[in-house]
Amino acid sequence: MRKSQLLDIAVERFAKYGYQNTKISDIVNQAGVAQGTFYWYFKSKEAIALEIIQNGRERLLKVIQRGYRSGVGSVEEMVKGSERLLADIFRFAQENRYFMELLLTGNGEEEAIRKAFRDMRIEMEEAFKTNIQRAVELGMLPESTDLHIRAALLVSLIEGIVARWLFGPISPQSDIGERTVEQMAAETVRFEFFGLLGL
Amino acid sequence: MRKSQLLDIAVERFAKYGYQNTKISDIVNQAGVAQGTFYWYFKSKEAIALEIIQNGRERLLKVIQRGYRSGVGSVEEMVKGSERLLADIFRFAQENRYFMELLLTGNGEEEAIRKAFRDMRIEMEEAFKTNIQRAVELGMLPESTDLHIRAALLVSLIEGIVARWLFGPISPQSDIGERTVEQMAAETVRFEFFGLLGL
Amino acid sequence: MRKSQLLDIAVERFAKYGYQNTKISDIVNQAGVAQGTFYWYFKSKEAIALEIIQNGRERLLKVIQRGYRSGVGSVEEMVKGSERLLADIFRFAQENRYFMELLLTGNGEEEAIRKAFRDMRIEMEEAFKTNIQRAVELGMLPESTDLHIRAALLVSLIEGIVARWLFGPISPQSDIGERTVEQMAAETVRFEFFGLLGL
Amino acid sequence: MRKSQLLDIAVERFAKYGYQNTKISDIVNQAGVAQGTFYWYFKSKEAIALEIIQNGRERLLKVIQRGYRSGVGSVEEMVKGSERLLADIFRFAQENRYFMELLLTGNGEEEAIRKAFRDMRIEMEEAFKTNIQRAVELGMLPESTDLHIRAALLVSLIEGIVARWLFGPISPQSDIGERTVEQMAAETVRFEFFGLLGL
DNA sequence: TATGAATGAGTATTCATTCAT
DNA sequence: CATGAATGAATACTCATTCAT
Repeated sequence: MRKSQLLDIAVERFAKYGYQNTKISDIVNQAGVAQGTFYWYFKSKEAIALEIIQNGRERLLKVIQRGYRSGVGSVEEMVKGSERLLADIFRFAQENRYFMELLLTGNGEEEAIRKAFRDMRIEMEEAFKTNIQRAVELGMLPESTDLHIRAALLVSLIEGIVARWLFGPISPQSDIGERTVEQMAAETVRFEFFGLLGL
Repeated sequence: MRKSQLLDIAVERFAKYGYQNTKISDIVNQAGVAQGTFYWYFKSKEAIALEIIQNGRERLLKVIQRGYRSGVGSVEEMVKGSERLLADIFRFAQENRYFMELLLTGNGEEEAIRKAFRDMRIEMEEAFKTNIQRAVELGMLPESTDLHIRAALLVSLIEGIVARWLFGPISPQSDIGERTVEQMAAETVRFEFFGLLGL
Repeated sequence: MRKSQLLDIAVERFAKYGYQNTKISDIVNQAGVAQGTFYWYFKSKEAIALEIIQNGRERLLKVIQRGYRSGVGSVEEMVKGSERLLADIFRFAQENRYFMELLLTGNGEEEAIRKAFRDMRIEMEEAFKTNIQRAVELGMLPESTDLHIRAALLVSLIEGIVARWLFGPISPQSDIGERTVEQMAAETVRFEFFGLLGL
Repeated sequence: MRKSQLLDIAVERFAKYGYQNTKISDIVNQAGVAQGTFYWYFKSKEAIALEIIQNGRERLLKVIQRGYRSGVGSVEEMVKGSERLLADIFRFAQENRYFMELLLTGNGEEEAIRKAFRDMRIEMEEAFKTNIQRAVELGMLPESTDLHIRAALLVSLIEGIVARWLFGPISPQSDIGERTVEQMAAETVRFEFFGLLGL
């Protein structure tokens, strides 16, 4: 479909070159349509960006909200559940790399767009907070005075490692980029639960 | 000094409004000088951005490279050293918030600037890798097959939590932003060494 | 047509005021279109100048290359043929006075434009050289050791007299500017073949 | 002397790159002095250009006004005298090549400068006219109804051939540029008196 | 739906000139 | 005489958006 074609081209260029460096003319040239056509599908340049964010947000939140998908149980089960969740996230990131690149590394843009991304990241953090809280209630995680900071640390870890895995920056000798989804999920979950000492 | 005044105004505006949304005229108006004066001190808009990055990079790397500042010892000592280092970093971030905002959240810019930031983040990761390696050699951290991923996870954690502490996004109920440098360092180091289970 | 309208305005202003003293805004104002419209038709200010040169060059060379248009014959016939050629050139100059003014008196411009004019003048000289050579082969002109210098002298004469005829500088008492095409051709051809003594 | 150093640098750059493309900063950098110093010696950029023209004009007119330097006599003597004059002019051009380049090829500049050059060329033409007239009165040249056009043709010839000799444009195979002053004078005078047929 | 010519506000950069020292 | 920091008017070019067809 013409519209989704334009959306696809736009995400890719926004991610690769930035929002401001992407001209409407670039998008329509690549799509092989006229300038005017763009404005039949989208009200403005900002509108297409917001639509991209909205699309991605719904799909990513659905993944996160599936949560640990496991009932009461041992720490081991908790870890397994968490690993499954992380794998889902890494997989989503891999299949939506341009959207994720935008979400994780692009921010110097128009206020409306900044705000959309900010809101989306808050929702992500909330979703993780809910997951952690449920795990605490089920006795799978120790109580803590501060749920917020736990969630913030967790989301920091995940966002950062996903970004490095897919887009760098990565030191030249590193081979992080070549890991599979499962490997990344395993390594991340170890750090998540046991920290540096547990590695 | 005229030049550092222009630099200060530029970092702040670049961080607050983005590089592209900052006009040279904004900078010189705020400084109360003529347009031409800007070009007496800087070759171009890009040049001032690169100078800002270069300045910040040297100062931040100096902080990281001071490392854990502790000899052989127990895990407890290791944690103390790490806490000191993290506190130094949080303090630097607090005192250079506009530069940190640029480094951690600004990316939709010109290629040369993107590259300067990318290089800087690689150097940061390398510096952390060196710190971890030294700790392993001193027997303060368990060996690990993968230094790179440990460093990547660690840097992810630190960058993310610093960004959330200073610039959000943060869920409305969260009070992360009101924590002191020492509190942040303590909470982060716990997660760093013991993960979620250790909290 | 919009494009040729812009070209016409541009040659005239370039000739009258110089390339650098002609602002894009002058051109578009005179044409009654917006600034952006200029850039729909031309990549840049330099591009329109080069297009002007290219157009004129093709047309002027066509005139010169028609040559003396006469077979073997007496000196008289040679003179007649030459007079016809000169008349064609004077006529072309009259009908394209702004282009000729640019070609003959404009030079303080951008390197690319200087080069385009230089190339064009070389081609003109070559075309005249071909004409002379053909006349020598037909026995209408005496052999000479140096074709190049003959052509150079001839082109000098023609360029200079055309420039003076159309654009001055001309001493106040002179009435050269009022001569017809045919008169100019006749006087020039006399000098061309017989020099001062033949006048 | 500082002033004449600045004048020398300026003529050269005006000739090589054009008036508009020569920045005051270029001139002072090459001279190794500060921007402000320029304005101690010259009121403005235009002023230095006018001074350059004034200097050259006086010296060149002196050469032309020396005239044919010969009394009544044969055609042969007339030719000799003319050859001497031409040689003086070619020599002057060789020794003042940047000034001559300006005079002969640079024109797309400010109105005041255009006018100064125009006036100078009119004066040159007048000087030649005087020379021709004297020769006619002495019976060395045939009478002619039109002195103006003779002078115009003569000056065209000289200006054009000097320009080609020193600055091109010249077809690649041509070796005009390697001629000596005397050779150029001889070839030019032949054409001057006898035209193409006399060569 | 689709086109593409036309718009015009917006901006980085240049450079002759000034002037306090 | 000499400096060089400061000025600010001037200008080519960009690009999101519109609209008649």
